[in-house]
Amino acid sequence: MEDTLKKLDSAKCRAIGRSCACYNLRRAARAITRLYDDFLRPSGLRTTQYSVLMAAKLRGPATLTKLAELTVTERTTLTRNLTVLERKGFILIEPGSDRRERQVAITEQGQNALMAATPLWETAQAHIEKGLGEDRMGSLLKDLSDLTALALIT
Amino acid sequence: MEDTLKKLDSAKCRAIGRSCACYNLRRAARAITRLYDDFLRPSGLRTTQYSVLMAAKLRGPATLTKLAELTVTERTTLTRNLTVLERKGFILIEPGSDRRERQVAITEQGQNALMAATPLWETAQAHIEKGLGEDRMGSLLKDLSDLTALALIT
DNA sequence: GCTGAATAGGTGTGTATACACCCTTTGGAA
DNA sequence: TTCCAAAGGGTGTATACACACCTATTCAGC
Repeated sequence: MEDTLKKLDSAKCRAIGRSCACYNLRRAARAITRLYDDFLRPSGLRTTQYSVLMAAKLRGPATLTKLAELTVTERTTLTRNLTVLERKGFILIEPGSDRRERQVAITEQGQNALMAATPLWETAQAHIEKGLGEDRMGSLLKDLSDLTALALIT
Repeated sequence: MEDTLKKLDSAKCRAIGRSCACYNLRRAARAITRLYDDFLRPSGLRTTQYSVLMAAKLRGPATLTKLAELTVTERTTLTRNLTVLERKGFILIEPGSDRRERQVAITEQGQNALMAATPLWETAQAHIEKGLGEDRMGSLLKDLSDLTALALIT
């Protein structure tokens, strides 16, 4: 009838911290991002930029909204991320035939940047794969994929 | 001797996209964060703020650097995150006996905000746990924890 | 006591993220 | 044909994140 009703007890708080999918995901993302960014630093690309460039290359010239959907990024976030890459000359954004659309395409310079960064990416990736082991890495990737899909259908 | 040496081929790019620990982690984090933030919205707290408050409660009055280490957050990032919570009256930052230090403590108001948000957090968490299943959720949390540790010792 | 390294923390800058709200273009229905 | 809803996209604002660089305090060694 007193404090227990007015505050969360410590045991419950610890349980929340240990089990929260969002907190533990974000914490891991911070740590891993720092690692990958660290390895990628000589290339001048950050992990996010590397990923966006890769998506632009693979999905070919594509509209902003399409690219945003494919990478599970807010459209307005992608707009701002693309600005950085456009300034560096790594992508080109042009109006489509539908004049509402903007087509995003990777440039020759962008391809070169990707090429130069990939050996660095491989070093970072190898570090993680070696540390976690191939099996766990595989199941982790599957879990992350399912988790992403799960969050989107809500 | 020609293009294959100057560009990454598509198969390789697809393989990189599928296997990159950082990209897949960040993508999942974006999706999950949106889900949790969505559920938490009525409380006025974002997931990050909920987590920081929880850490402040559990680790009691603690220095900035200590809290940053425990949550695997850049110290300067935590400084800015705390500013928001301080403005809302959810935490208190006071000089310690060592005059270089600043002690971070959760306030009564902060405790109440945590209490109010926790049922919302539980709904979000239940959604994920139900979708992924208890076993996979458990192994995922373990993987994320090991991954975080792995990235830090580099 | 004095001095310099180590520790605790803040600020400037730039990227990453997302929501609310806005404008333009398209396309279809009245 | 006119008009309006839907689709594509941008901007304002705020938080989240981290690196480079700075100041103040502490403390060990002299």
